[in-house]
Formats: sequence, structure tokens, C-alpha cells
Amino acid sequence: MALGKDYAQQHCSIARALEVVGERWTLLIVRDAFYGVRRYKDFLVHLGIPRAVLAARLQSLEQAGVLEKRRYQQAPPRDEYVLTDAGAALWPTLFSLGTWASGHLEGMDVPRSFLHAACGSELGAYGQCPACGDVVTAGDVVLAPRPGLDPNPGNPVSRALLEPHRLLTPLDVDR
Amino acid sequence: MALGKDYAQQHCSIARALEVVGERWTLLIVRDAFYGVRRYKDFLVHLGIPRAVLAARLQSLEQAGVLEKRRYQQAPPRDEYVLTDAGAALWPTLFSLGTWASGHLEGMDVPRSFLHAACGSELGAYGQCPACGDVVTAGDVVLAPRPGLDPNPGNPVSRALLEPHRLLTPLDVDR
DNA sequence: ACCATAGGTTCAATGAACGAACTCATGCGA
DNA sequence: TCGCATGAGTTCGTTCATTGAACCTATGGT
Repeated sequence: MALGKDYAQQHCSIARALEVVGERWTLLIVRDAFYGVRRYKDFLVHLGIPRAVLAARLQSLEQAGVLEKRRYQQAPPRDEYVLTDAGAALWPTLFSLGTWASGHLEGMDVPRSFLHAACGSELGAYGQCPACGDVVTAGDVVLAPRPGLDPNPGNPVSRALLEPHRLLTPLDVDR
Repeated sequence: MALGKDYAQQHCSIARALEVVGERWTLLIVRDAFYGVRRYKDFLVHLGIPRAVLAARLQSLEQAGVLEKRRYQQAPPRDEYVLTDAGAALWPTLFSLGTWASGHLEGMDVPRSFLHAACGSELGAYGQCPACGDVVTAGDVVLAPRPGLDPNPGNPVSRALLEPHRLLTPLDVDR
């Protein structure tokens, strides 16, 4: 992409990471993938992203090995995009980014919380469970809405996310 | 900035974070601030960023409360940009981003390592010290070059970074 | 035969990034 | 005092990316 030309020079792992996930929209797509969004249409309506940009980003994330595109239905042919293991390893980054915003940005009311699936307690700094002491990986995290989240959103993906949902498991969008 | 119009709708802490640090160059500027870069000129030569973009980013990071601009010399007037506490709290994000790239991107040879200043061991997942078990904050991290890093870089900032350097402490660029 | 749906691609208009040149305040050496 | 150098920007024309609307294709349903 475009970041490449300059960033590649940097010879730094952070710069290399940003080459892959640093473009506009990219990390939001990855976030949605953690939330269980898998289909083109669902990314589209949930993010409000232009179609051309979504297609480009899905393709580059697939090439980078973050997402895997796989056919889940033959006729009509339908593909879904699922996080690979490498993609799922982005969870600490995404979690700390969200935690940072919750704690350090003005006027943030935190709309959702991340809970340890095993015990239900809210994850603390560095994604640790304060009760168990475990560092919790994405598959053991439950995303739960909090009061203040719009109870009647306009798109089916947001509606599906009104109920607690385990990360990485597919979201049942069509009720 | 430009991301705002769409991202603001998202009512999600990750989206809010990306509003502040999600633009091109922004996280590399923050990374350099952790490395001890403080002056306009040094950001410029180390990043190879267009001057206008750098000026815009420094200003928006200051407004967001990530960087503090402060006068370190009256005549001629000279300012430096230093991470605030809120800015320094971005360390886990940056660290996990770098860790992710080191572990999951093709053909990454890791050019630098992050060590726990107290004991010298290399930091593990989520920025924990495997020896002490402590979660290490940015101020207790030493950035150390590894073999393979260009031994004779073209700019003084990269030259200064050839020696181990504690994060957040000012970099002595002029030898 | 007609419409709907999922997942795209194409295209003109807009906006952001780029890089070179210019500005301005100051210090310094001759 | 003149002239040059330095740091920290701003200005501006060109290039590149993003946007949103329209179009396309394959299939299924009625």
C-alpha cells in the first residue's frame, strides 16, 4: 500500500506492523473480526466504510496473513473472512488501545466491557484477569454491553452485539 | 482531523483511540517520543516525514493531551515535545504492536529489543519481565540495538540510538 | 420474467500527503 | 555590521488515497 514506501525504510517492528494494520479502517475491520463479524455485508453496514475500501483492506489483510478468506457456501458462492492465529494475536494491541482510550481520553463513557469468560470479572491492565490472575487470550474474552449503549441501533450487527458475545465466535446477525 | 467524521459515530473506545493516534505517521511520532526524540528537527530527520505533516501531527497530539510542548530555551525560542502521562500510557499498545510484528510477520528480523532496566532480561508478552514477573512500565524499559542493525546510519538520531537507551529519557543527538 | 441479495468493480470529485521553496527570528564569525 | 547558518515552521502545486454513487455478475425466490 501507500505506507510502505516510507515505512519500510524504518527497519523497526512497530513500523512494519503499521505497514500492515496502520491504514485507515484496517484496525476497525480487525476489531469487528474479533467481535465475530465475518461477512462483507456485515463489515459494510457496521463500519459505514466505502465498499471499495473494504474490498481493498480485506484483500491486503488476507495477503498479510491476518484474515483467512474461506468459502462457507457453494451456491451461490459465499466467502467469509476469519482471523488467522496471527490475526488473533493482535488482541493485546487492540485491547490496550481500547483501555488507553477509556482511561485517558476526555469525555469517554465506556460503552462495552471485556470480561473473562471463565469467571466473569472485568479484565484489567494488560488483559489480565484480576480474579484469576491469568492473562486472558481473545478466545476467553466475552464482550458485554454496558448501560448507555444505544438500545435500538439501526443495523443488525450492532443489534446482535447488544447481547454478551464471546470474541472470535461468529455473530448471529440474522437474529 | 480526517478520521473523525466517520469514527466518532462508532461509540467504541478503540475507534476513539484511533481518532487520536490512528492517522498516518502519528504512532511513529509517539514511538520516537518514547525513544527520547523531543525536537522538531529530530523527528523530521529520523522519520523522513514531510514538514507540514509533522507540524500538524505534533499540534493534534498536543491538543489530545498525548504530547506536551514546552519551551526549553528562551533565546532563540525553542520548544520540545514530551510525552505526558497519558501519552506514556500508550506504551503497552506500542509494545504489543511491535511484539506482534516480530512474531507474526514474514521476514522480520528484529532490529532492537526491549529490556527490563532493573534486571536486563528481555520483555515478554504484554510487557512483562519473565525474570521478575513484573509488568514493566515505559520508564523502566531499555531499548537495546541488536546485531543486524545498520552500524552507520545516515542521520544523527539513528546514530544516537545505536547505544542502549532508557525510554522516555532525552536522547543526546548532538553526540 | 422479475426482483432481491451478496460481493464486488468503476469512476468522477474531494481531500490528504508529498516535497520543494519560502519565511522569520535569532546567533555567530569575519 | 554584513552575511551566513540554524530551528521551526508555512505555503503551494502535484500526486495519491478516500469517498459515495452507480454499475456489474451470479444466484435464488415467487
